[in-house]
Amino acid sequence: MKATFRSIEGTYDILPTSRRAVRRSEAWQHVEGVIRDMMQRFAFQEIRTPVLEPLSLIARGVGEASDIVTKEMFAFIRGRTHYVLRPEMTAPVMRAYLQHHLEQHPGEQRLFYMGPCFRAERPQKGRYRQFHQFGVEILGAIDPRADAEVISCALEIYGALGLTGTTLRINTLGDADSRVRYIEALCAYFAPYEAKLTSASQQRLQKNPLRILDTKVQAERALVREAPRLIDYVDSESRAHYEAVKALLDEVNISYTEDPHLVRGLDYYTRTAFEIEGAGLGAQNALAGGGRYDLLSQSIGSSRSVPAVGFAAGMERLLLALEAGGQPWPAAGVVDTYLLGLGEAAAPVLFVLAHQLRRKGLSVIQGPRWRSMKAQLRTAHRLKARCCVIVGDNEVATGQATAKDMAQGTQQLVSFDALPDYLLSYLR
RNA sequence: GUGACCGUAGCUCAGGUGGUUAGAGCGCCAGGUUGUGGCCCUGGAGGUCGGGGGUUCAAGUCCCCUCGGUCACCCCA
Repeated sequence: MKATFRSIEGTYDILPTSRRAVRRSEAWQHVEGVIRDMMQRFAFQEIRTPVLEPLSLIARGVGEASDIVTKEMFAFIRGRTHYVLRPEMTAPVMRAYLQHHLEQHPGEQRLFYMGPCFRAERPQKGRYRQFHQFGVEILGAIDPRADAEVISCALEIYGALGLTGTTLRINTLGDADSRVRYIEALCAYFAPYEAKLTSASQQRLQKNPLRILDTKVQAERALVREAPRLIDYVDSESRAHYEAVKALLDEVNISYTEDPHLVRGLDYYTRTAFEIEGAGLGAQNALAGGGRYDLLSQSIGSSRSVPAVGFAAGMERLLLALEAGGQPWPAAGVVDTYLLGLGEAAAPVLFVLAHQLRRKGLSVIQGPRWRSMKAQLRTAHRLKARCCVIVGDNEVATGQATAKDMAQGTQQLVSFDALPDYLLSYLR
């Protein structure tokens, strides 16, 4: 039989049975559990925002003209409203912060999120049209401690999952003026070489000069190495902030490499910028990225300045990296108890038993009564059931079920009434 | 948006230069004597070879188009 519909390009189903971790629900649950646990240790509380946001929220943050708005987002109009499927979470979190006046709450706001985001890009390894991000935002914090804490949180999550081979790169972007001055210097530096650049880089020189820094063309990389360094254009307060962040990272032995060419394309980013890369990910090897965005609140129209720092991380890339690292996944059984029926008389008995056992907190499933005992036991074995309860005509007649221990292979007659307590004590 | 490679059973894949009823392993189902799983043995179901068109006496195999997948470029919030 041929399937008629498929999931949309760049989207995929997460199933209980998939061989690949990225597409297996059990793997997701495990990773999500570790993330939530770590968020709690850092006292980050969960925020859930709608998948739909006003287009202008995203567009204003990003700048109207860029490819991001025109090509990379799922946007549509309905009635008079322009909608967008959120492409990331930082702007929505800031929107919620401003909308609900969270600055009125005591101290900084420490929020984490986990959920689907959408970008209309061509899919490739580690890049999907519906993908999932988790991350944290500390809003209302100017302290370099917050920057370091955010970095630490991301790394602790990866560590707790047993992921190895991650590398941390950091840089400082300075304030808005620093970047304006730097971009001028960069353009001045590249201008004499313009004819030699690839057409892509020539366009970047016009539209987004900072992006020349991460060109993949070998000849251009040599030019980039000699290019002016952002750090030399950064204001003194930002430098002091940067030094403070590094000092804190040193205190807890977080190793990093300083990358003077690590930049952000959007204007609302300030000061600290960092990226964590993973192994075995292909071209899209950034596991997480983050930093400070002290100017975001104003760039989305608020009169209020909200200093903030955070990171965003890709779930799919994390799963991919864990898979590439050969991490074994904890394999859980599907059920505690498999109720095996033989013949119609067993039907009401099993239904009642299942009800009682579930009330006691056990995980229970009933086998199909019309199939052979052998087939049902085989199924029970595959589900990793720890015991089977067998009820056929004999058991119905005597009021006693056969309880079978699947690991030992032993079995015992137990009256229906006593069965819930018997199994409960047996399985504990 | 651009490019490369790929598309044969549920899954992973075989099917030299086109030639008769399309294969394997795993998985699934059923048996191997009465109501007992794992190992082993036997059998079975399951495919319009992604779809459409063309070349040919003959196409899974060649050509074109199309739709998917994968990876890379572009972009990267």
